[in-house]
Amino acid sequence: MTTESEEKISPPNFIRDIISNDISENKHDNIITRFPPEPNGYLHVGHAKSICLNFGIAEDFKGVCNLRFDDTNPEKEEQEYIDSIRQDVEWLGFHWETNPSASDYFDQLYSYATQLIKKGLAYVDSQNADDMRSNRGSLTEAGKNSPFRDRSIEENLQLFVDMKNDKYSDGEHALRAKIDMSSPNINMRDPVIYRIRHATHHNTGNKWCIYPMYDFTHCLSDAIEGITHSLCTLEFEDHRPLYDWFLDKLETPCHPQQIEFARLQLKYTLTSKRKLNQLVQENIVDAWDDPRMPTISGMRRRGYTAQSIRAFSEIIGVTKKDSTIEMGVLENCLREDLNKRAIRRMAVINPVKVIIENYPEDQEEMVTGKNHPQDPQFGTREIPFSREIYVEQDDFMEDAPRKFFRLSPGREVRLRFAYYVTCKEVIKNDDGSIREIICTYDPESKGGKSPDGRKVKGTIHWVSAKHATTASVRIYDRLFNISNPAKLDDFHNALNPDSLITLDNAKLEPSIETVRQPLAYQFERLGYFIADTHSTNETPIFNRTMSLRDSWAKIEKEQNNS
RNA sequence: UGGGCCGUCGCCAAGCGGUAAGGCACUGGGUUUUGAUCCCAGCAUGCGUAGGUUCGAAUCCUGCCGGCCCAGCCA
Repeated sequence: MTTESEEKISPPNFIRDIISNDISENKHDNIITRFPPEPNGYLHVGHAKSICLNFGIAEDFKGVCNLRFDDTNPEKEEQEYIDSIRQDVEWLGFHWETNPSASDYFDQLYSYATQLIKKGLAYVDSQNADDMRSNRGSLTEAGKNSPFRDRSIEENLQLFVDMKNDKYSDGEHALRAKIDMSSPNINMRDPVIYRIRHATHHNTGNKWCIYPMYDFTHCLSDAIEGITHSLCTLEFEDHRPLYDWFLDKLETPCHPQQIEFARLQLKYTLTSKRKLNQLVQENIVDAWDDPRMPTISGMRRRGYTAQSIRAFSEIIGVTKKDSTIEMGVLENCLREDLNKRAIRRMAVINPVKVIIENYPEDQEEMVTGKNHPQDPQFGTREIPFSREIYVEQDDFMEDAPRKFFRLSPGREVRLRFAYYVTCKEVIKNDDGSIREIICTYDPESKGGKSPDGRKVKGTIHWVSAKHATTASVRIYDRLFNISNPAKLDDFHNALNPDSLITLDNAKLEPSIETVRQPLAYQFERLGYFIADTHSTNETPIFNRTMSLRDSWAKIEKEQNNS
């Protein structure tokens, strides 16, 4: 078992360096960060990186991190997403003291907008969206001022009140910041800060028909909460001048510092809420928590541990460089964690029957198995053994190469924790498939060693046929066949048809619990498994979380290639 | 060809003017009743590139090359 009590300080990165400097210069009394998801989808691994960064910094610098819902777009946001986000952050092991929503600040935001108008720094534009777009210019051409740009403060104030008081329909007017239509930074070309949208908001209901935009809302929400460091991804770098502009022009409690870092990209996976949503909507996956999904809920259901995801987030680092992490890094973090905590059991997922002809028909006995090969704290268990057992189809080969250390006619192998058996004969069905394998066992070899000390190279796992539990096992693989599916406009052709393989006749050692356990299993020689959340005693379902490293597979591949 | 940002081993990533950490992957070897785990060893005369400054440059300066982001009343 592992202890998680040791306080681990995360490795340094450029953001932590900035914060450390700020602290040594006494810029802040204490550090406050925030994780600000929009509740318009489920959280994914990319969010995990941000969560670990923001909450991790708060923990290490003895500050706090707010979980704030950035909910200014009522048409996309739902309570379901709010619930899932809270659950995911908690599951990852982080705690928030405050869990505000940007929508909690709508009154204050409205008042800030009014202040901007009064300072002559915002105006109501009555151009339609198309005109606004064409007047914005292009990357290389300056924009043109709106014909409504010079309305009087009084007129703007009245129009804005009327917008709020439901006098207009969607799109008829918009409030814009008056900055500079010829700015080389397009975000500064009089950005819209309030738009009219007659929609019911999950939090404020029908109180508002105007909603503030992200750029206006985010910096002010940060200031209201006294955020010291506002960490976001690279694409917001161009927005920082705007972030600072609002805070400079308005009288706010403080001026947080926005710092941008590169978002996580993982090979062979999608981290876009829009596209993940598409996978769900088109039933390409079962749900947001389908074990193939890179969502936190999907990974949790698959059997990932929170600790492995946190370790991963830490090991990949935080920089401003666009990068794509190989899956192997995530897998390594998972295996490393699961190896320490998984309880060992035996299960056969592609069974073939073995009959031990010299073992008495009516006899059965118990053999003792370690629950963890290295950690004695896991204890041992008794495993029933009898004349008929199941072994893995892959562990038998009729014409086996010399290096195949498993069952083959004339060869002797060890049944893990039980006896040495020697393959005598193969009985086939009419179609040539193997019906059963006949073996003999050495009664002297109980426990897996013989008095004469002879070497048996191979050890295979097994399950007593009459004592086995039958279960369905799901083997997962990457959802996409190409390493960068995010680049594709249409990802359908890149879907991996074998991302889910279901094996319905798996045989489990009887001591395996078939309802979801807090502790993961390692099915020896096969991988890490966990009961699915839908598994029951009547219909047991196991997800393979991750395979074990398999150096035999490599050898086999090389032989086939030569 | 406007603006912003980034380029250190296959993939990440330290390094902050004194002579290239670490992880993953890979390769070789050892232990092993999981071909797992574990252990040991190897893996950048070079930091996009060309110049310059300096006794000394991945680190400072200049040019060039390559990549990413921005023209939602989305976030």
